[in-house]
Amino acid sequence: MAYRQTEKTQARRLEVRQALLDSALELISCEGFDAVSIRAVAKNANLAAGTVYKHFNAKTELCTEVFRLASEAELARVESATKGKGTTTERLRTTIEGFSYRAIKQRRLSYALIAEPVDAAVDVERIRLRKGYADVFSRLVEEGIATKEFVPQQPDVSAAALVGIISEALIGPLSWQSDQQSVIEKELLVSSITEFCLRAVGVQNRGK
Amino acid sequence: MAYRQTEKTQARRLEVRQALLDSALELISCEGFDAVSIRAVAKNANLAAGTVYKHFNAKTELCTEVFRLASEAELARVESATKGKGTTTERLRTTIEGFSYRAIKQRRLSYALIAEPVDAAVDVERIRLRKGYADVFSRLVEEGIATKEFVPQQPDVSAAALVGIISEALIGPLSWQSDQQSVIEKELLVSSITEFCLRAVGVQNRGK
DNA sequence: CAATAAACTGAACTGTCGTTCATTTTATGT
DNA sequence: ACATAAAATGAACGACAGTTCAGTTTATTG
Repeated sequence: MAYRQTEKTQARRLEVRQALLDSALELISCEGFDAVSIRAVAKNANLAAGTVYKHFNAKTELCTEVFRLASEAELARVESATKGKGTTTERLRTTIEGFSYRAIKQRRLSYALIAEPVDAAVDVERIRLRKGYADVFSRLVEEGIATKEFVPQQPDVSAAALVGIISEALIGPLSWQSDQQSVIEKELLVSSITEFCLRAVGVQNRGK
Repeated sequence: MAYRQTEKTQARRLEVRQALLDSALELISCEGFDAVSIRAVAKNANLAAGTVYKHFNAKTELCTEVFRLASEAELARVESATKGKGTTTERLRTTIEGFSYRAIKQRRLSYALIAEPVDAAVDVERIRLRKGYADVFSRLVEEGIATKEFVPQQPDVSAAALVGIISEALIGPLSWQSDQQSVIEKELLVSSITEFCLRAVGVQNRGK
């Protein structure tokens, strides 16, 4: 008998796979999906191009998985923010602020997840993500309407609009002009956006 | 003496150039920038690939010019809408409605102009376009604040947010699920978005 | 119509990138 | 240490799109 797969080798295999995913995520976070070539991903993980295909059948599978992992993590953060304590208004505020701060912190990645086209398979995942964001906001808006904290409105339209506000004002190309803003400026930006959103859903009593 | 350039040939030359621009615009309007290959543009204009290079030095020049022409036209429409008659509130409403209806009517083109990545040169033009939109809205918001029709706010942030709302709710991938909506549904969508925007800038008296 | 220059053509060239696979390296069991 | 299978390598392949250019067609002048 000779070399067989063992626990150790299986673990190592998973490590390599993870290294490839990490490598791709790093490229996306710095330079976007355009920078994700098989050669670049492999090189960044200190591997050869061919090795990638021992772990993923095709580039699109690798991209889809990286996208899914990153977007599920972010969506989970947003979702958990909506389930905190306090009035609907307070939770909407907290959710938007958290979303905004994370978007600022990893602008390139946020842009890649929310807007940058890649291929058909990844686009399916992206729609899932945006739908996920929209659903989370939609539920919150519905709740606010029910408690009469917000004015009557179409929750799904408002939800899409809320995602749009954050996308454009924080992670869209428009916001790329001023890249290294001070903490104060960031706080002002986030609070301006938050207030804009709260007005938009028609929050009645503005105090905290 | 022999063949020389004349008025007629010059005119013909411009016609061919225009045909190439039209051809590219048609491709973008139907299938987006991905469909813009030199061969496709040439074929769609009943020309050979090589001919494109008699009129444009490189693909990027062609793309940039098509983008510029289309985006300037749309921006001009938005800008003129802001300069109509009526209160600032009325003009903001009209501008958003017009923008929205045009976006719905030519969804693919709107998406290509506002979001679809192409290359660095086109991205420069895109930022100009988005900046243009934002400036137009920013001026309107400033005006509304001055007349006390809108609540105090950061005009540039609000302007970016307004562009984001329309982008996401009307031309972003989220809105691609329901493609053939009825006229009634479109009107409801546009009016929901318009009301959302008016609330967002803090319009005081909501009547017309 | 003949001469000539502009306009046009499309096959070939080029570089890039996803993918494959024969070969080499590494890890495991006796 | 040796046999052997898994893992990794990286050169080579194929497809594709931008670009070039030698050859062909078309338009104009005299």
